[in-house]
Amino acid sequence: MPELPEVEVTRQGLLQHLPGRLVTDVSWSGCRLRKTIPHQLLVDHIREKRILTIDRRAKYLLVRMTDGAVLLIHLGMTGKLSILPANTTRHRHDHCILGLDDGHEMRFNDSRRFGLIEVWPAEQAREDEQNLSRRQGVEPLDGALNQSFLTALGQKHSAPVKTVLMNSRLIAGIGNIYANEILFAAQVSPLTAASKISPEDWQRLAEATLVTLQTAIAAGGSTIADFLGTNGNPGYFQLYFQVYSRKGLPCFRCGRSIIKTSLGGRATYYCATCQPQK
DNA sequence: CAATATACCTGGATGC
DNA sequence: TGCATCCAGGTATATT
Repeated sequence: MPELPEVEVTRQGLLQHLPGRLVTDVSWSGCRLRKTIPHQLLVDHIREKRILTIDRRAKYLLVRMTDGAVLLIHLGMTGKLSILPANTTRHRHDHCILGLDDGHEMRFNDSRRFGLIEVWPAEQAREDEQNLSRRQGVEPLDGALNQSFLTALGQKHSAPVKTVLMNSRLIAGIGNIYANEILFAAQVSPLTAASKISPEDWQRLAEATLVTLQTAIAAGGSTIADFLGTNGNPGYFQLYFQVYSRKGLPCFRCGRSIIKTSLGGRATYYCATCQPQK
């Protein structure tokens, strides 16, 4: 589900509810996520602590406590966070629940369990955050994803440009949906080797990345199967997909049938006319 | 070091 | 209707 826009929409939703709240209770399912939920650390460092704010790095959410501890959450493929009155019926796949001092709960629901929950105690949070951040690529919305950065990237990588855009160690937050959409917007073939992309095309890719991600955030993200914001509302950027999931349908720009192929094991959609391979 | 394969899971869609 | 198969938004690790 969640790429950068969905995670950012989730963060903005959490910011409406969580800052200032005291966590009065923590509970968890017996299920293992990408890693085992750190029960004892939740009890010791999150319960009876107050929430300061929520930040995002790549597709990770950092719930910062006032004492400096951090609750790290990654939504994986199917993770969802919701804020609900405590008496709302719980659901299958609710794997971690924080009780709050205003009668609400934050619930982490994740059917596929590719999500991640970690707790960084205050005394080591700075180091843990640096370790995480070091493994992540540049933030697309921070202004660092410009033509010169991408052109330099192209000189180092011979993989197809879509694979490079999706490499989270190089660029943070671009998953399969938005990679497809960004490449269409820039009129660049996903199959072209990054090393063969011209500076002009890198410039268009930089612009398309910014516009696509910001537009998606403004639309509340994309709801494919089941993404919902923290308030339970779906996103609607999927209504604007130009190529993703449009195999065989006419290109909105030229009318030619959208092609679906596989690249690096991921579904890849493009228009062969508007995105000629070089 | 870079590219590829694989593993982690459930559930919805599709096909027989 | 039932059952098997395939596919899905992500990431880390092992292997070539």
